[in-house]
Amino acid sequence: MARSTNARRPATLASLAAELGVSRTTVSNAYNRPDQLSPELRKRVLETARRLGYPGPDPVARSLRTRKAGAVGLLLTENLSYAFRDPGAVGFLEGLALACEDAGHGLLLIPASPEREDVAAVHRAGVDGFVVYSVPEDDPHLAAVLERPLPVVVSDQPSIDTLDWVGPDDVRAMQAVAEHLITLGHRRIGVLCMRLARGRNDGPASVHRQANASFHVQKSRLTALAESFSEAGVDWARVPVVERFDHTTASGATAAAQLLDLDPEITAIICTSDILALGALTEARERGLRVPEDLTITGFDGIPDAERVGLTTVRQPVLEKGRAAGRMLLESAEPGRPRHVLLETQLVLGATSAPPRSAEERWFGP
Amino acid sequence: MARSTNARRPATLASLAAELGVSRTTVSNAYNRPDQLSPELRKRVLETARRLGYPGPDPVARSLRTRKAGAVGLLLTENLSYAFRDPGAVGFLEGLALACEDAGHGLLLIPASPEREDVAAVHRAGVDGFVVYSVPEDDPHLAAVLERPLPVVVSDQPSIDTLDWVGPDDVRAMQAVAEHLITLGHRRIGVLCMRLARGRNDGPASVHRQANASFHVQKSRLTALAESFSEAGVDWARVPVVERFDHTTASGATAAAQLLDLDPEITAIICTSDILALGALTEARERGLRVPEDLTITGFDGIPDAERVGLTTVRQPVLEKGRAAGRMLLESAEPGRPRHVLLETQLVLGATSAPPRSAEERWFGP
DNA sequence: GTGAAAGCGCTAACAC
DNA sequence: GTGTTAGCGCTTTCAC
Repeated sequence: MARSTNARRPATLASLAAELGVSRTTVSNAYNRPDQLSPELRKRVLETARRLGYPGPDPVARSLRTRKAGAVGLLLTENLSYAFRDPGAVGFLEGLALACEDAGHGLLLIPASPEREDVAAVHRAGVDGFVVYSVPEDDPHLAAVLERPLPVVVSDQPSIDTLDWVGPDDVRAMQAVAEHLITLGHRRIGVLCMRLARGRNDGPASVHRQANASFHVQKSRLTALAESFSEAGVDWARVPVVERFDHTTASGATAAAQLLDLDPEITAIICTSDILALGALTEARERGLRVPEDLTITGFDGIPDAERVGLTTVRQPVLEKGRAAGRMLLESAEPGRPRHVLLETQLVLGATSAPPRSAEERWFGP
Repeated sequence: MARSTNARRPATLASLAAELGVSRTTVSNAYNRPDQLSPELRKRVLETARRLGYPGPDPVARSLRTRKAGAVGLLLTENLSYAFRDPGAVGFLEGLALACEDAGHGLLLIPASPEREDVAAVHRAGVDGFVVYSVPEDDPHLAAVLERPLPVVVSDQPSIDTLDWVGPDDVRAMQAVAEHLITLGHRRIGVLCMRLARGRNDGPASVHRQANASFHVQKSRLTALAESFSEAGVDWARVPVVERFDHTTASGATAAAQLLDLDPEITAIICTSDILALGALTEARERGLRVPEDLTITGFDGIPDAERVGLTTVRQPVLEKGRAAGRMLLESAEPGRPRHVLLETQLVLGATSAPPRSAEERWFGP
């Protein structure tokens, strides 16, 4: 480890006290309780500290004693690039960071990529609690977090009923999308969704796989669709659902291609995220399909790029979600009563959804 | 603070040892030096730990003992929104996070907004060192960081010769831009720059203000321009330089407007960042000025949006910069020999720079 | 392979 | 207003 020019011989609170001929308490008070000693004495303490190069009470020792770290740990089992590039994750991170900042707490990013099975970083984190964002239920890092005797707030996933949780009402939001499309007249649809389980599967997702998804958010959204469309008389088992492991517009595009190849008759593509929808939009354009005339495309999240292109989507308050997670963690709660905060979402009717054209229209023009 | 369901009565290493009838050393070894005890005993220890709900050695106590925190602190005196939204900052953050992850270290974001004068968070941070990114010389948080007996690596700013530093060669890079424009024939230019000092100044920056800038990066870039253009016979004192406090495309646009009002004769606008240049581009379009025919605009940084629109700019490897900063901090250095890592930059000739039109052309068309 | 002793540097009662 | 006393929970020589 590099050493700065300041790497001087460490003075401690005790050595300072000795030098001054006072007790350690007095020195401690000089830093932590200025009202507990005379201004002159305090001044003398601080001056001597400066002279000796004493940097103030050691944070780790203080933490040990006070049982407070002044930091919040963030567990986010994804590649870090994702955390910083995915608009949803960035918004969440920003909100969380703001909540931490308000409370004067630091935000510790725990190194936990999906590849890394090493859970030691979770054990080593000197924090007062954890925020867990969008992690699959069976993640080993999550298990390690739950072993620590610290408060935990989950956002989005997983949904564990003993833990505090904050997120949008995915089911209701997706129902709104379904109703919108059903009202427009769509019955022949296809779905693009994100990763359903930790293992990579780029392709169709069977009903079985959908039902056993370990990513709760995706599962909820799919379930909501399945129920709504079933009620409208659609046989969900025949609705093609294409899954992608990577959450990028590029994979949205290839997924849309796969879907359209699977069933060229579909009149609408419902995507469980805006990123995927943006990719689908690109693919539709590639194929000369006009949106929404020839094909309806919907997203989910309400990221800035989606609003820019007028995507029909569900807007969720990502920044508020992060902030709420931080606040919940930092506020005290009644033990044994896990809180469950449901965030408002909003169906945004954009320019990418319209009634389906009849079969004739689709083959012979309007 | 919220409590999870796991907030059980804390077991400690000592209580576990007592329960098992072994010494604390043995329990400690079970976790930290598996080879120091028999597999059976270790298994027994771990099982009892599980039964008692002992979460493993307390990270803070371990830190105190080992004098290692397993985390790197990041000081970034800006609003957090900036850290997560500015493309340069995001790239840096990502690179830094990757370096930390490689080393199994956490990354602690220190709460230190420009408004907050409270330096306690720096004192409270349980870290093994600090990375300081783009902070003005006179920042109180920086002073607090330097008081801690820990290694420090600075990126971009400030440039303090006793500290490790990593960044691009701003002077050379900006010289390249200047030479490019001079070669094209531009002599009547204007400049858009970012914040030069902690106090807000949205408007023209005098030569004096330029010379006393506390943001080293901006200062270097301006100095490079001043020198290059002076050598080309341009009187720098007459070159309008417009400063903006906020680093957004919106402020780039208003700055460009101000600049063009100040001197409608300029044939080129040099921006010290891509964000500003992107804003300038918008303003030029607003005014019906064609780029590059009527007006040349250049940026700095090489952010994705800039490349997308074909901006003439300087590309710097932001991710590498973050990664290098992290690695430098984590690697050991020879004490007393601060390292200075200069990153390669690249002049990107885009579609926004061309020879100036002659005065006649500008008034009467080609 | 296991244990005893000695702190790491600090804060919080409580007494003076 | 200041000092005394007790740890916070752990790791680490160094004996055995």
